Amino acid sequence: MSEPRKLEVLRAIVEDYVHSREPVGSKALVERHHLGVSSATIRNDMAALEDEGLITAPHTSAGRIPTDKGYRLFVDQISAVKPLSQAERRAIQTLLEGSDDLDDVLERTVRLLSQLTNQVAVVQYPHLSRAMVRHIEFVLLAPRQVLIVLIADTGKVEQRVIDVGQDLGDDAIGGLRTRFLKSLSGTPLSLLPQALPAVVAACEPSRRHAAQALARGLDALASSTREERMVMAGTANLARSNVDFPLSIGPVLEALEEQVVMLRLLSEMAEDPRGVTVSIGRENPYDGLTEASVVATGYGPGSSAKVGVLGPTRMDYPTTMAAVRAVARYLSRILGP
Amino acid sequence: MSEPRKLEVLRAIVEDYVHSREPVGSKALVERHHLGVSSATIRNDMAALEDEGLITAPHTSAGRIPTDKGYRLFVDQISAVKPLSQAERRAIQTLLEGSDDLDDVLERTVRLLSQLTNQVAVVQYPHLSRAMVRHIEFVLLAPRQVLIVLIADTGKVEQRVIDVGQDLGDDAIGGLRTRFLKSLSGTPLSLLPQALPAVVAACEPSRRHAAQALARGLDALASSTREERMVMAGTANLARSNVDFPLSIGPVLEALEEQVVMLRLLSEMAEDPRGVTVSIGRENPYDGLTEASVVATGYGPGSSAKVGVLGPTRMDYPTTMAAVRAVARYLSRILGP
DNA sequence: CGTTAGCACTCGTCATGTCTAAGTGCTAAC
DNA sequence: GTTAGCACTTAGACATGACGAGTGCTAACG
Repeated sequence: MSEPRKLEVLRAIVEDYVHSREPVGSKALVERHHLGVSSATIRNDMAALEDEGLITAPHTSAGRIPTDKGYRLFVDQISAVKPLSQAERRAIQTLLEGSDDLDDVLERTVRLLSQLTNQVAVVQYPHLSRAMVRHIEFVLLAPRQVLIVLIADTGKVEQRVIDVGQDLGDDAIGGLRTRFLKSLSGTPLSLLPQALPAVVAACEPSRRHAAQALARGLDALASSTREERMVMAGTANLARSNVDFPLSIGPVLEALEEQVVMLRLLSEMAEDPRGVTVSIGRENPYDGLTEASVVATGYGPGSSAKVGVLGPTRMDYPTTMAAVRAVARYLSRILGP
Repeated sequence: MSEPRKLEVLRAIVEDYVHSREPVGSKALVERHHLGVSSATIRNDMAALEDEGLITAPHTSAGRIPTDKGYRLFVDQISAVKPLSQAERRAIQTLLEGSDDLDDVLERTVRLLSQLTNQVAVVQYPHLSRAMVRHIEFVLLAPRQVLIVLIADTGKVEQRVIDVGQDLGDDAIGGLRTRFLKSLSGTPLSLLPQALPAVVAACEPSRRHAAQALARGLDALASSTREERMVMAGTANLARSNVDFPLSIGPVLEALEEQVVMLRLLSEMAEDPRGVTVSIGRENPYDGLTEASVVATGYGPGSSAKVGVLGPTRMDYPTTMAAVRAVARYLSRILGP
C-alpha cells in the first residue's frame, strides 16, 4: 500500500465531494480519476484513511466524506493554489481601482470577494497602530459636552462625544485644542497613551479637569480603533449553501453579527508562510462555526489587518484561497506602501 | 350569516395560525374560541371568507390560512395594539439611556428591537435636513489631497477625501477652512447647496479652483447623508423562522444586504395615522420579500427617519407593532426635541 | 507483499400500498 | 340563519419490499 497513492485518493475524495456534495465510493473514484488500480485496492486505501481519521462514512454502506482532519491535510499538503482566471483578475483590478476613500475601498472589496467565492466575505479595518495623528478637533456641543474628532493620516476618522465635567467656553476649548494639537500632531497612535499625560500636565490648572477628560477620550478613541471594526458581504450566499449546514445557518449568522467573535477569530489566525491561513470546522474556537471554515490572510502595511472568506467546511479551498490571496494583494497595493 | 362574526372568525384564524403555524380548521376554532355557534356554521363563514379572498386552503382537506389580504384586513380593522409588558418597557428604557453618541444609540436600538420581536430590526439614520453645520475641517493629506470633515450639530460626522486639482500649502488650506467655517457655521445642511457658491466667490482667485472642489465635496457630503444609511440586527432570527419562508431566506438576506432596497422600501411606506405602517407580503415592491412583512414607523424630528421590523408574513402583528411604536417613541425622546 | 476478483452483507432510498385523522361541502331538518 | 349528519378528499404516517451502492473479507494471483 503506497503512501503517495493514499494521498492521491484523499485528494480525489475531497475534490469529488466538494464537487458533488455526495459521499464518494471506491468505484466512482477509479472511474473519475485514472488511478491505475482497481476499486478493491482503493477500498483498502480508504479503510486505512478512515483508520487515520481523515475520512469517514456517514453510514455503513455509503461512500466516504472527508473529516476536518482530512480537509486539513488536503489544505496543508495536497492542494495546489489555483491561479485565478484572467477574467477574475480583471474584475479585481477594475473594481478596486478608482476610489481612494477607505470605507469605499473596503466596501467594494467585500462585495467583490463574496461574488468571486460565492461565500461570505469579511474585511477587517486596518489597524491604526502605525498611523499618526493628523488632526484633532474638539467641538463644543453643550457647555460640558465635547465632540472629539481624531483624524489619522491614513484618512481614518474616529469621533466620540464625552462629558468634560466642567463648563467650558469656546475660548477654553479652542485653547485646549491648540495645545493638544501642537503637542500630539504627528504622534503615532500607538504612543498616544504615553504622550497624553504630559499634555494634560502642561494645561492651566483651571482646565486640568477638562483636559483629563479629553485625554481619556482620545485614548479611548485611539484604542477603539485598535479594537477594530469590519465589513461583511454575501450573507445571502449562506442560504444557498443551506444544505451544507446540517443544523442551520442560524448560529453562523449569529457569529457574523457578533462582530467581536469574527474579529477575534480573524486576529487569532496565525500568519501562514504560504500567505493564506485556513481554519477548518471544529478548529474554530467558536461553537457556532463548527461546520464552517474560514480562509483569511493579512493585507496592508505589516499584514496586520485581515481579509477573509467564510463558508461551509465543504468548500473549494484552492479556489477560495487563490481569491483571498489575490484580493489581499490588490488591496495592499491600493492602500499604498 | 353575521358580518361581525365573520370578522371574529378571521381574527381567530389569524391568531391561531400565527400561534401554531398550522392551517386551522373549523372544529379547532370553536373549541379554542368561545364563539357561540357550531363548527358547521363556522364552515359557512369560512367559505364566505374564502370567496372574499381573505383566507385560503393549502389543499382540499386542510384548515385555512390567512392570505395577504386577510392579514391586511386583520391589521387594519381587527387587531388592537397590545400594550407592552412592564418588563419590556423597562428593557427599552434602561437599554437606550446612558449614551449620546448617535451611532451607539442606533446600534443599541436595533439590537433591542430585534430581541424584542425575535425578528430582523432595521433603523434608518436620521435625515440631516434639519441639522446644521457645527464644524468644518479640511486636512491636507498630500499637496492636492484634502480630507473634508463635516460635523453636524446632531453629532453626526461625515468625511471624504477629494482631489482639489491644485497644490495647496498648510496656510492656504487653513485660510480656506476659516473662510468656509465663518460663512457656513450654523447653516442648515439643506441650505448648503445655495450657500456654497457665495463662499467660493469670496475666495481669492488663486484659490478659486480648490475652493470649487471643496464646495463640491461638502455638497456631496451633505447630500450623501441625505442618501441615508441604516443599521440592522437580528438576521439570525431569520434562520429560526426558516419554515416560514417556503422558498428560502436567501432572497430576504439579499434584500437586506442591498441596503438601497430596504431604504427605498422604508421611505416609501406612507405614514399611517395610527402611527405604525405595515407592508404585507406581495404588497412589498421587491420580489424577494413577497413572503415577508415590514412593520415600520417614523421617529425623530418630523418622523422622517424610519425604524422597523422585518419578518415572515405569518407574524404576530399586534406585538410587533407595539414594540416598533414604543421603541420609536423612546428613540424620538432620546434624540431630543 | 501488494493487488485483485468475487461475494455476502448492510443500509439508505424509492416506489407502492394501506390506513387514519382532519377537514371540507352539501343536504336536509330545525 | 343555524345545525347535524354524512359522503368525500387528502396529507401524512407507517409498513413493506425491491434495488442499488458500497463496504469488508477472504482467497487467489503475480
